[in-house]
Amino acid sequence: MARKQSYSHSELLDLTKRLVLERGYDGFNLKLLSEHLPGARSTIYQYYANKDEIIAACMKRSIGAILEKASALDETDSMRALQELLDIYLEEFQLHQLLADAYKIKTTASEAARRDIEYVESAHEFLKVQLTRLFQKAQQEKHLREDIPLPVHVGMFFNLINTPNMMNVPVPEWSRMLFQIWMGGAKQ
Amino acid sequence: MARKQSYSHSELLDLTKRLVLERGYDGFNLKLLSEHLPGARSTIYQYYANKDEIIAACMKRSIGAILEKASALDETDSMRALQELLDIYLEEFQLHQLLADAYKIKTTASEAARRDIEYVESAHEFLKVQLTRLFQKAQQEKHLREDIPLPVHVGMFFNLINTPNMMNVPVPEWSRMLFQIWMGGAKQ
Amino acid sequence: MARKQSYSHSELLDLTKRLVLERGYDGFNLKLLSEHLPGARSTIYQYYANKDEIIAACMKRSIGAILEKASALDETDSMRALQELLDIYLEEFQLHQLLADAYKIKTTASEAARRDIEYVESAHEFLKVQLTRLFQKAQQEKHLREDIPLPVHVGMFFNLINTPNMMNVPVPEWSRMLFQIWMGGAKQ
Amino acid sequence: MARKQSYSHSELLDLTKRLVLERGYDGFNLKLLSEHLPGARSTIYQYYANKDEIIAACMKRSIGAILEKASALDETDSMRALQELLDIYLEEFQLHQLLADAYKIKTTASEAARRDIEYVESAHEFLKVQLTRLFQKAQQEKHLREDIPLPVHVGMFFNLINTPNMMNVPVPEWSRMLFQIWMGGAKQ
DNA sequence: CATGAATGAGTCTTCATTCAT
DNA sequence: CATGAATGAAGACTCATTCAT
Repeated sequence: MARKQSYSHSELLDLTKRLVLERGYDGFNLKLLSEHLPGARSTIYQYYANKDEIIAACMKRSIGAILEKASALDETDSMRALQELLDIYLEEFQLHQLLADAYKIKTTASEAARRDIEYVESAHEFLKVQLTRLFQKAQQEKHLREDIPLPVHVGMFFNLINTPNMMNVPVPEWSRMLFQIWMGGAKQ
Repeated sequence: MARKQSYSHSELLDLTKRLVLERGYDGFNLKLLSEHLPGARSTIYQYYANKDEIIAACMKRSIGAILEKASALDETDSMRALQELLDIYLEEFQLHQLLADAYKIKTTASEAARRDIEYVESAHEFLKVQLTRLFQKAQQEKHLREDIPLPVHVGMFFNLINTPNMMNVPVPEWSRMLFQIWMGGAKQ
Repeated sequence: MARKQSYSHSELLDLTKRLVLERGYDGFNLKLLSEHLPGARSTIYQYYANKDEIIAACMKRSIGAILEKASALDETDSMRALQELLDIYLEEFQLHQLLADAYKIKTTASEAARRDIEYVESAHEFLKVQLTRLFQKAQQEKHLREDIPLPVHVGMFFNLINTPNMMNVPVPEWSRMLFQIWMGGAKQ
Repeated sequence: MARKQSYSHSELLDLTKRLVLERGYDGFNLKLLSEHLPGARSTIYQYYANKDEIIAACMKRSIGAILEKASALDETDSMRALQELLDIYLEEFQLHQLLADAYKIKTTASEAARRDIEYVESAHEFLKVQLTRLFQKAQQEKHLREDIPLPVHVGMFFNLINTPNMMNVPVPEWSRMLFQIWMGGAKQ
């Protein structure tokens, strides 16, 4: 008796991600969303209770994808693991930008949004812990300069993903290039 | 002969900068602004004709401060100049974030905003040109790896300013630290 | 499947016409409009995107009604046609007053308003051409004084509709009376 | 000790008249007025207590000028007097348009505005009475068709001043032309 | 008196969300 | 479930008018 849904949750979230990246949290609105989807604006409320839940779900899904790959990482060889981690991060380099507006999400009104944002934060935490663990290992194995505090190493590494890829180098190569300069330095 | 102004343009722009950094272009609004200022919301319109003019003026002032310092730079020693440039950028490291929303400013309605944004863009251009000039010089003088394209060097250097300073190292020391790692690499 | 509209577009435009005639373009506002309508002010935006579109649509509808009648006119007998045209104009004698503020409509912001006003202008043009055509014919057939330039005849005829009908003579009789005086003169 | 006024009441009212004719009651505002005058906007309040008083004074002065001329009219020859009255009205043909917004003036708040508008109304009344008197005389002297009610004659005559002078015929000639057609009719 | 500053009331418009069919 | 209609809260902006120097 129930009509078939004309689009899936996943399609809705894909679209949301694209639009939030294009317009930011405030620029994204349900009218815009519905214009890119079949059906009426109000139909969206059949999928999510409000705007914040949509964006929260979108963020959760995005960081979830990374978390999954990062969890599966073989950490035996610390330097190799770091290089692979950079691959993973660069593959979804927009994540940083997407999550930038997470603080705007009003979690008070919506339980689901609150849960999703909590997940996002714990995923963030996991990644940070993993990164720290790898760096500690790398430093113990004397791969890294010891005169630099570990958090600085971590921050600098993590910040690599924001380097503008103005020449559109393909991701795998780009990843290797960044890693190399980061390790070996820019000097001749 | 007339009443004393209850706050200066400069105070208004300082506050604007803080709030735009906190909330972004869309999150920033005149109600918010007026709540942090003495007097009524409409009074703000005595200072600037509309929201876009306020933000544009704020951006102009911020990049203007940097431009002034960067223009005065002694470029004889390219590497030393780069280090000093990094000092300058880090001193106003939020600039990048502040200008991120420049594209949202509606310049069609407001002549003043248009002029300010034009200034911002030309300043941007100046800094880019200066940076490229210094890098070319540095590369000619064999200070930089030649297997890496110049734009990548530039992007990477520029991206240094976004490195999170989680330990709150004082700016001059922080600048030296970043520069060192960038040049020499993270490896032992 | 959805809620029933609480008033029709036509009702909205009728009311708009009345209020614009009473108050003029500037005196007319959406608060006023909504106070004469059931429901909230913002509901009006479901019908038209902004104030200018409402007034433009109202003008279009009004002149459209006249245009339709005028187009159907049998122009064989020029003097009879002029008398009938006067009937038509007098039937909607407020039109002139309604359109007086057409130039205030901001067409830059709204495509729909622009289109409507364009229609109004072309209708205006049609009526002017028709009137001129009839007058040329009438003059050739020696019905009109030849010492008076045609545009003066036209202007004078057209201005008849503004004659205040202080005694509230019914329109058909009023039309005949004006036509008679216009043709034969006021003198004994 | 008092500074000299930098403009006279008369200059202010001249300007007001021009601007009200250009923009209408609502389009006219004190910012606009002050931009065409030396000195600050608030200085205008030294001359008149509020916007409505300015416009009311402007209207009073305009109709006063006509009233003066009309009062001095020699009414011995009724038809000649009517022709001269038309001269007078056409000389200030904008008056009608200027007074069109008289109903918008808020007289409740301002005693001066109330008095001025009262004057305007009594002047209006005087002109109507004078016109009626002249028409009665003309009809008794058999100059006018008797099958037409007097108010219709009056209304029609008065409405002559609104005839658009598209060819910009000089006023005296224009007046004679209108009077002639009105009297003798448009027909050959 | 003249003035620049301040203000509050008022209007337009957008948008997330709810409602009734 | 789907939907078009309705709505209220919020924010931008204008302008007549008052205030303080």
